[in-house]
Amino acid sequence: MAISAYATIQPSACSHCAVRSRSICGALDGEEICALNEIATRKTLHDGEFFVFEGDAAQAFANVVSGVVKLTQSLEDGREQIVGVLFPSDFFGRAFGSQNSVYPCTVQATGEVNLCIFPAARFDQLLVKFPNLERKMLEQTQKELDTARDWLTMLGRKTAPERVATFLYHFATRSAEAGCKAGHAFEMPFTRADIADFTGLTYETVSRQISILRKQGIIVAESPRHISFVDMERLAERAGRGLSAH
Amino acid sequence: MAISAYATIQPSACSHCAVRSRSICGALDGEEICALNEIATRKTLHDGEFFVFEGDAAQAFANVVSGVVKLTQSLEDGREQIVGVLFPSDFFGRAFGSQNSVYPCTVQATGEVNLCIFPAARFDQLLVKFPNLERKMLEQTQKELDTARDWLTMLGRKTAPERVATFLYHFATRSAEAGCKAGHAFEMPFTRADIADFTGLTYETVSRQISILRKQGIIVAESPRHISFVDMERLAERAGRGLSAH
DNA sequence: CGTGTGATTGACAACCATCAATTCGAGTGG
DNA sequence: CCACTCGAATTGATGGTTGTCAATCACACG
Repeated sequence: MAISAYATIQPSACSHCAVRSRSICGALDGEEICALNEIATRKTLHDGEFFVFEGDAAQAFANVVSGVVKLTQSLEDGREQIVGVLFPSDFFGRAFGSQNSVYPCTVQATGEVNLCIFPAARFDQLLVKFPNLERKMLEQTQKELDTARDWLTMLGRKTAPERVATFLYHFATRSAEAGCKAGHAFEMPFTRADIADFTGLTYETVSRQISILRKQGIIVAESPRHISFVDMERLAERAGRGLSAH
Repeated sequence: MAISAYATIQPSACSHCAVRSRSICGALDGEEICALNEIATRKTLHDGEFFVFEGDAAQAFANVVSGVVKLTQSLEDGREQIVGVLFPSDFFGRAFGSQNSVYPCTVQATGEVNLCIFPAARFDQLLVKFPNLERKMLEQTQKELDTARDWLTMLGRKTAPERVATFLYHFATRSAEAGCKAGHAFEMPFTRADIADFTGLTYETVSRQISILRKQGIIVAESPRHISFVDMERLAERAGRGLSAH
């Protein structure tokens, strides 16, 4: 079959990549994926490790292969906000003109993370060469924009209980989608402080709200980082309008 | 000259369009712009008029020619959040597969607005035909995403005084950029309630904060809707980290 | 001149942040 | 195996910022 033939010519990681079908690489066929594979390098990040900082020159483009990555912004006095979360198959980076642009946010691993990295300039060339790749990138960027806008509504208009429920619901949905785990029991890569930075609350408030959900039997927390979602419907109810699962 | 020649063949609005150079149409040359012009229709919206509602099928794509458009989301109980503001030359709509997708937000005119509308299906065809158009669209979408993320930080982590200062600073910057007016005196298309929906506050709080800025001599308000920015530097200071001007 | 909408200002209350004290859990070394 | 340590999480007490309710003002329009 075609794929294994290409794999012989170019014994690439791409052909057996776990996220191949869902990531932007899914837009490419065997021949094209080889071109992409040529410029790709892998990198592992450990928990809390930074990949780029806010204001850095945008020189790379990367796909998340495994793990969870957070995008954050900070104010001068140290206040911090999570402005994006990347699951396996999500990418980040700026297409075109990235030479003179900078990253608008800090990129940090939450737990162990595997990245597939492409140099920006060479990736741009491939975008021009493979229209499908560019199209897929546009689609993903639009989805991320939709997600960001749902978060705006959460931060601007939802109460603390609603925000925490929204976060948990969104996280459970995204994790399941990204194939992290089936069913309703999850290993959370996020600390209470992370959830606070996501929801615009303090970690004390997050902790209190999670305790309430536990007492109401909506979730069960074996340990702070292991949560079972017992009643997704009641959770969704408490979340009000959910975040569009992207 | 070339342009007038095309104008003769196709006496299009595009060639003398006020936003041509800054909008995504700027990516197209004379011949291409004719193809775009063929599928374009104009539409005027009056203050408060809706163009599409959250959940509508995404059947159109539009460029803002003049005026200001707000994108909003609502919760079931009526709470509302502005998740985007479009100035002249900005567009909205979903590329590719828009047949089966829906608008994630309501689109509403703030003051008199002129739109240039393209049917989604035919616009998609042009996107495929003209790579420059698609590229420009990707760039704009990325910029909007950056802006949305800056707003997330504002909503999640800034205080009421900072939020109002951030809004005013952002609005002054964007208006100047979009060629709405030079200098530091602006006609606001937004009511206090709009600013509240933008900043995640109540209109009373917005009103109080604007009064404070006035008493401090940072702005002068001839009337509620006419604001002169006296001291942009002190305004920026009060805003903390600004919104990335997109 | 009355009416209606938007803006301003005040009084009060609620929600969430802050400060502080334990508790829990994982990892380390005796 | 147990004691110790350190960071994360939980829970409590209190205060401040901002929301809520309400009265008044300003201005446009019929």
